[in-house]
Amino acid sequence: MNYWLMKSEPDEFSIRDLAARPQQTEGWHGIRNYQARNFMRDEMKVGDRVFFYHSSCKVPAIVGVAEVASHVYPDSSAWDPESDYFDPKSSPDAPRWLQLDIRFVKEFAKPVTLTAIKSHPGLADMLLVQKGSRLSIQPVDDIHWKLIHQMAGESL
DNA sequence: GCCAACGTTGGC
DNA sequence: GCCAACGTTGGC
Repeated sequence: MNYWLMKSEPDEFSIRDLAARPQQTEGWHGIRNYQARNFMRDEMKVGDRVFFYHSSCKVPAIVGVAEVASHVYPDSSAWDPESDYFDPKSSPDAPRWLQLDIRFVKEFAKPVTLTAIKSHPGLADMLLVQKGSRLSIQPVDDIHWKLIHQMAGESL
């Protein structure tokens, strides 16, 4: 099993929004970056665990855990002209963008803030804190997965 | 709102 | 295939 981190702006879609969805599951649409898409397509497996990260907000932080709940399938928002994620180069015949389903697992009582992550020596090589790392989906090392659970006071 | 660091686009 | 211009991300 692999571990991942997925970013979301809480003003757009927070971990509580995920928990409130039917089956606590949401199609993770809107990914428009090839590297992130390829992770979903090639490496993410049903059952993989995911850190849910709140970005572009007052206190950026890992706020909980979700899991991969489906394989990839076409992201239909790409061919919806009304959608913020519309991409004229994608079509039902030749889908350029993909999504998969993410299911809520738990919300941390104590989120692990970006500040805390940056100040912990054991997390210095985490992708999230590498300079210029803007990937909205990124792999997480086992060691970092465990350490962040410890910092959150959560069991694995 | 600023801006550094990227990714994408398109002319050549 | 190069690279300048442009758009986006995301912390601060």
